[in-house]
Amino acid sequence: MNSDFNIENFYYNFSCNCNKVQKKTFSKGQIITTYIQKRNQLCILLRGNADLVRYDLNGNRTIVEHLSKNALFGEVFYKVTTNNELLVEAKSKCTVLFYIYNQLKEPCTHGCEFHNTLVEHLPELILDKITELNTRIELLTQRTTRDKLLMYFSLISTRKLSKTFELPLSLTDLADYLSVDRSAMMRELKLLKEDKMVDKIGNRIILLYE
Amino acid sequence: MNSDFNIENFYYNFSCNCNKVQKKTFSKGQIITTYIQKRNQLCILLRGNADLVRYDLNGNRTIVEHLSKNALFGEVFYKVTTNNELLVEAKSKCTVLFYIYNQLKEPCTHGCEFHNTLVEHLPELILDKITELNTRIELLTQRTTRDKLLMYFSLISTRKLSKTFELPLSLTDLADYLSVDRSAMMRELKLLKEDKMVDKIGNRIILLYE
DNA sequence: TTTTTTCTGTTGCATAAGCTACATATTATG
DNA sequence: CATAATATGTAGCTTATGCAACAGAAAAAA
Repeated sequence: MNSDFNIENFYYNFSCNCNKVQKKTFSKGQIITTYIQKRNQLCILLRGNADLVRYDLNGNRTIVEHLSKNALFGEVFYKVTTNNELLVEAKSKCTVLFYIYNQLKEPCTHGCEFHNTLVEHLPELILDKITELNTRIELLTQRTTRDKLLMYFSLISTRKLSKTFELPLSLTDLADYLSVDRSAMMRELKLLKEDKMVDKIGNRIILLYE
Repeated sequence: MNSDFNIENFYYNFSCNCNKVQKKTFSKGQIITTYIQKRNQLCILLRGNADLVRYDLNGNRTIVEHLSKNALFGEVFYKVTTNNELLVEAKSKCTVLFYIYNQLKEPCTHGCEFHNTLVEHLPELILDKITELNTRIELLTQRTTRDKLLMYFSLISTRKLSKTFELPLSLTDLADYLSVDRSAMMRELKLLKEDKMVDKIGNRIILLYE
């Protein structure tokens, strides 16, 4: 992480009487937002988990990003160029702040501490986003399903500081995230178990290699 | 593009007596930079073409990004997390500016117009970068070689405003960019020709569909 | 120019991965 | 609690893709 700025902490400790932000709550399964051209939304996930999902013309579903607490999303980060549908779906109860980027980047006339602090930290936050995207690209350029799985596990393992962890995504969603067929992924998981590379109890993964 | 800020124009028209920047020239085939941890370089390609290339432990070569005039690169945009090698290779004669991000983001004490203008436009430039990365992810999440090729062609076609265009990468490099085997890609190109989807004369592509 | 190197184009073979289908387990919901 | 809905786990079959190998074309270097 470039940034040590914890959005959620700031939000609850700093005043915000800003008229440029909307705060909404969503329950599991609801659509938080649909990406549309021209609008330039910047959203902050204060609480919960959500997925940025793309549906293409062939009916394939791809989880473009898995968003957790403090994640930023919205059209600022993803210009709609193709005619694919881009949705953000709540995976649990979510609290979200909505800004329009052009309004956000101007200093707040209401002396809103949160708004101004956010703008100040925006470059770091955006650079963090870039790092995530590059990690995602590294994952997707893995040539085989096995390599994708191993790299994904390794990332989570590093993040959790443990060789044992619960998957943050369902296996179905993981397949959509790695952009592979689910049943083929399940088969590869079984082979990884047979090869004593990983162990797997339900959605709990144990890495067995060094 | 978010930004209408043309870096190269600004560089040649504005004063820059900055001690925080290095300008270097490279000839084809030379290594412009190697990504290393901790340093936080931000580089600008003023002239030429270059590739950001990753070599993984299996010996696979991946073109992470194809950089052309006015492109930004460097560790700011790609934190070195895995132990893969990341290099930027000049594909033609290149002129490059090198900054260290932490120095760049402070206002210039030398009253350097270019430096200060650059900082001012940095958010837009970084957002452009994000858009590119998302496009790359969209490309890599295409499930088949055929879909990757068609999407890539469609992107170039849109950029060039023409259904006919010369590939900006060699076919060998294109395979590394799409993260597929070269011979398999060649085979798929032949099938696309047979299906009258595209025509191909050497490295010139003609899209035949609507 | 000649020589060397790199790139393009093609093939046969082996295998990874997609697709379909279904049974069971787990999790939501009335 | 019962029932519906969704997720996990597995198998057979088919196809796409990777790999190895090589010939000819094009580009770079001597």
